[in-house]
Amino acid sequence: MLFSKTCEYGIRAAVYIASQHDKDYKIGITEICEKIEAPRHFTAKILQILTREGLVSSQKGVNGGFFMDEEQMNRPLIALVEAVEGTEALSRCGLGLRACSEKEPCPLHNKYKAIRTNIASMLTGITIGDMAKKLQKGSSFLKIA
Amino acid sequence: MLFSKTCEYGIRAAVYIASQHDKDYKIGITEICEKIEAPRHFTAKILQILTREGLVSSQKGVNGGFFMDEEQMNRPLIALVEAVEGTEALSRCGLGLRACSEKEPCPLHNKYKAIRTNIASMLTGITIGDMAKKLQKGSSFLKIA
DNA sequence: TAAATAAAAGATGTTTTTGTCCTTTATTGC
DNA sequence: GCAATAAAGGACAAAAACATCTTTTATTTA
Repeated sequence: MLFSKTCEYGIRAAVYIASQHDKDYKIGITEICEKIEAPRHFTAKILQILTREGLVSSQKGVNGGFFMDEEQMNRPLIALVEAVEGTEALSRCGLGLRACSEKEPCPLHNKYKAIRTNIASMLTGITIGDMAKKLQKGSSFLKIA
Repeated sequence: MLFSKTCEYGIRAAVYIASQHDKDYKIGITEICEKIEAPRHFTAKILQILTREGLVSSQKGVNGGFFMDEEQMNRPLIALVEAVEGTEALSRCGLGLRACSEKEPCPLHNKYKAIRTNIASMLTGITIGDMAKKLQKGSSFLKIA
């Protein structure tokens, strides 16, 4: 509902990569997609975007793969969501009205604005690294079913 | 982001119908779609759903059209959203994990749960009639652009 | 330098969502 | 009863999202 599939896979992939940060090898797309149970080629495309945007690093060739440094792990989740969904996605009118504003609000404007603020603060208040840490601690999971 | 187009058009149509509640005639699909600037045939389909679910009333034939009674106007917005998106739409895991639960939470679970609660209370705390009233008062609008 | 490897890139295919069109059914007013 | 009207319903079409497959490019290591 809140995130597209693209965004879901992107978050799961990034969090998994971050969770392997202490490993001494880079993580291949095959391992990533097995672990997060996501479609391989589609997820590869999404990782291309994240790599292009600098949210994830990659290396081609033998022993290549994906990885993240400390700085990348410290990026808030909102950076990833905006990279994937576009920056305006989080500020659109709930009823799809371009004209919706403080001056000409839609009938849901004020309530929706509060929700948007909540969403933004959720996404700003957590980093990829934070999420990875939960995974490592075993206090959260990426299991599908 | 939060609502599908189907849902957006459905809300706008229902709110417009409700806002015409005091009129002595029923509202035709043509008028509705002009006023809410929504695609005519698509919106007609959505109104079929809302009518089937009893959220809106309709009458065929000469001088027929759509209308809502007091009881329908008092339905919370969440009833409409659930009719259109399905009842589970509002309770799915943010990262798309079926297994996500209190016992096996995804790394976003707790924060996302809070958002979902906010969304649910927004949708429960406002009725179609409330939204229509804002329109009538001129304190809010359904203008696209 | 050559072979192997793994991501990047581009083309293509499928499914879902969004949107249109045409026929049928119910209702009204004459 | 008949013509007109308006929603209901079904078939179809376009666009977007989701997903796959193949080729290219960069890198490593033997």
